[in-house]
Amino acid sequence: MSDLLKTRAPFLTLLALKNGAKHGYDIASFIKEKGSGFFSVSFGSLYPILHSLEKEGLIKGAWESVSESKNKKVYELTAKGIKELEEETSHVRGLIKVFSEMLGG
Amino acid sequence: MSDLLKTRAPFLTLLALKNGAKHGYDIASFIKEKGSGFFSVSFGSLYPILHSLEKEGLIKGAWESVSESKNKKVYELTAKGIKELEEETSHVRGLIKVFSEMLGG
DNA sequence: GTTCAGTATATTGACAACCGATATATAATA
DNA sequence: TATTATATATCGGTTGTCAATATACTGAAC
Repeated sequence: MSDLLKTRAPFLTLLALKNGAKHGYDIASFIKEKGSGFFSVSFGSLYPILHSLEKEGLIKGAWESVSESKNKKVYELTAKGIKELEEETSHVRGLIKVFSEMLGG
Repeated sequence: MSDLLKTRAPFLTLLALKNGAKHGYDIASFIKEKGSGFFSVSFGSLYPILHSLEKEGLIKGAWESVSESKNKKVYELTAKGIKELEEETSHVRGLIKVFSEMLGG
């Protein structure tokens, strides 16, 4: 049907990184909070998505030390990722407009 | 993630019947036209959906004769279907609002 | 000091949604 | 008479997502 709605978890993931770098757990919390009960992403979805987005060069991850023996991988958008997010955002705005029209008054 | 976005083809099907009865082929054409390139439903999706919606009692189908040897099955919303559509529409409006907020300025 | 909730990453198996391909058949048009 | 449009329908495969599971550290409460 619609590319963007079908791949909305990767899109939300990119969106979560729009205003600064985050690590996986943080991204999931962010989406759950901002999603207001409408959106959430499970870890079983999120981590494979992060790996594939990194593989595609849309995000870049860097391990950061939390303590001596605990680490987290912090991701940020690449230039390519920023461009992709902008394009998908534009597309999704059109989609919302059409969808709203279909819903009627 | 979100129930409604995951099952959007059945929702669009109900929506297509909002302003009057239609048969399967007509519903697909309607969605493709109103979808403006963002939404469409393939026949491989649509016909099983129509059967399950009818089984759930949300729509009711009646065979109509096109010619002596050609028939079409015209569906219309039941009272239950109208109620369901209203609820899902309301839900989807909230979803769009939250989604728009997440997209930012 | 130990138990519980929270933080943090990750994989696996299973399910559900959707589509493309395919099948069948009539009607209209060129 | 060949092609396009109408019309319903099923099947197999792909994809996206989640729940469950695994592992391990941290902080707080008790």
